[in-house]
Amino acid sequence: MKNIRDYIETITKVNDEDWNLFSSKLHKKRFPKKSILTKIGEVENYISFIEEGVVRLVIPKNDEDEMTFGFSFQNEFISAYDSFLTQTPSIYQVETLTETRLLSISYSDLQKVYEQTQIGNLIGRLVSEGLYLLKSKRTYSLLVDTAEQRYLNLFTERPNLIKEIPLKYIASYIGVTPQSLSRIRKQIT
Amino acid sequence: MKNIRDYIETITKVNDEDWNLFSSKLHKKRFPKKSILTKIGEVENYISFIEEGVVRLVIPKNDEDEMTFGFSFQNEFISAYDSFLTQTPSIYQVETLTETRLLSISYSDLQKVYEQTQIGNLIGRLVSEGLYLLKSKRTYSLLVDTAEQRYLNLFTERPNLIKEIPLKYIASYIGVTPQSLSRIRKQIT
DNA sequence: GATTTTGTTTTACAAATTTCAATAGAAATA
DNA sequence: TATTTCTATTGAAATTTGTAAAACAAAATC
Repeated sequence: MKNIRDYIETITKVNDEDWNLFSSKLHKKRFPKKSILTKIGEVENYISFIEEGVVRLVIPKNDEDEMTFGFSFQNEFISAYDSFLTQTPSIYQVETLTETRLLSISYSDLQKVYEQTQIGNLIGRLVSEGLYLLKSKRTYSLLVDTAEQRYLNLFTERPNLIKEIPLKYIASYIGVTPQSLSRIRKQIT
Repeated sequence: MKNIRDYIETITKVNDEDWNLFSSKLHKKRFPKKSILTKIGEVENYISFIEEGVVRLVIPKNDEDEMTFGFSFQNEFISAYDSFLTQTPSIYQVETLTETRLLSISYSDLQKVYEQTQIGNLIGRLVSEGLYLLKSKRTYSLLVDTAEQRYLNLFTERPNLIKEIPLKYIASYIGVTPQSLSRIRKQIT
C-alpha cells in the first residue's frame, strides 16, 4: 500500500480517516502474464493502481488482427476507463503483458469514496486530468508525428518496453504493420 | 448564464451559494470569427464554456501547413486544456471559426472555486472525465478508422460543420490532405 | 534437446496517399 | 463590379505503406 499512498500524496495530503476508508476498499490482485482483465463487451467494474507490471489495451480488428490502444505501467492507474466512467460495454480489452500486481477499487466503492470523503473528488479530478493529459499526448502524436517519430519517442520514454515485449505490439501501438516497423528500424540503424 | 447552469445541473445539483461564487468569476466574452484565443507558447489562463460558436484547436506544421487537433461546439468547454492544467506553454492554438460567445473563468479563480465550494471538485472531476471521453474517442478513431470513416462520422455527428467551414480544416482534422479528402468525397457520391 | 509455435525480417507486388501542378470556382476586398 | 485571394477539384508522377509469401530467428512446449 505504500506505493499508492506515496503516489497519491504527491497529488495532495490525505488525512488518515479518509485514507482508511479508501484503502479499506482496495483489493490486492495478482495476474500472470497474458491475463485478460477486461473483455470486449464487458462493463469495466474496476480502476486499478499498478503496483508492478505492464498492461496493454487491445482493440480487435479482423480475425487475427488487433491494434494496441495503449500501454500502462507501474505506478499508473489502469482500467477500461471509458467503460468504467460510462458503465457501458468496453470497446477494448485490458490484458497483462507481464506478471502484474494491482490494487483495485470497484465502481460502486469508488462512488462511496467520492461521497464520503473530503478529498475523494479532488483526487478523482486530478487523476482524471492526468489521464486526459496522457490521452491528449497520444492523440497529438498520432496526428502530427510520423511512425518513425512515434517509435523513437517510445524508445526514449520506455527503453525497457522495446526489449521486453513483442515488436508487433509496438507496431500496432504506433499505428503501422510489423513489416513497416521492421523497415523503419532498418532505416534508423 | 442560463445555458451553463442548465449544463452543469445535468451533472449535479448546485446550491445557490456555490453557484453565486462560481458565476461571480465568469467573464462574458465575444469574439469575431478567426480570432485567436490562445497562441502557441502562451500559458492558457482560461477555461471557457461556449455559449455560441465553433472553436478550433490548431497545430502548426511546416510554414503554411497546419493540423486540426480538435473542434469544440456550443455548450462544451474549451481551453488549451493541456496548457491550462499544467500551466505550461501551449503546443496548439485556440481560434474561433465563427462568431463566438464565451463564459470564461481564469485558472486562479477556478482554484478558488475548487477550494471554497462544496461541489467544485465534483464538477471539475466530471468535466474532466467528459473531456477524457471525447479525447479517447478521437484517439480510437485515429487508430482504427479509415479517413473515409472519420469523414462519415463527422458528417453524421456534425452535419452543419461540413457546410459552414472550409473542407481543408476537416481534412486536417481527419488526418489527410485536402486533395485526399476531395477524392474520398468523390468516391462516396 | 528436439519440435513446434510465435515473432521478425525480407522481397516483390499492389494499393493507397502524398506531392506537384494546373484549373475552376467561391469568397473577400478594393 | 472587378480584382484578388482563398478554396476545392482533378490528373499524373512519386512516395509511402500494406499485403502476401517466404525464410529465418527466437521462444515456448513437449
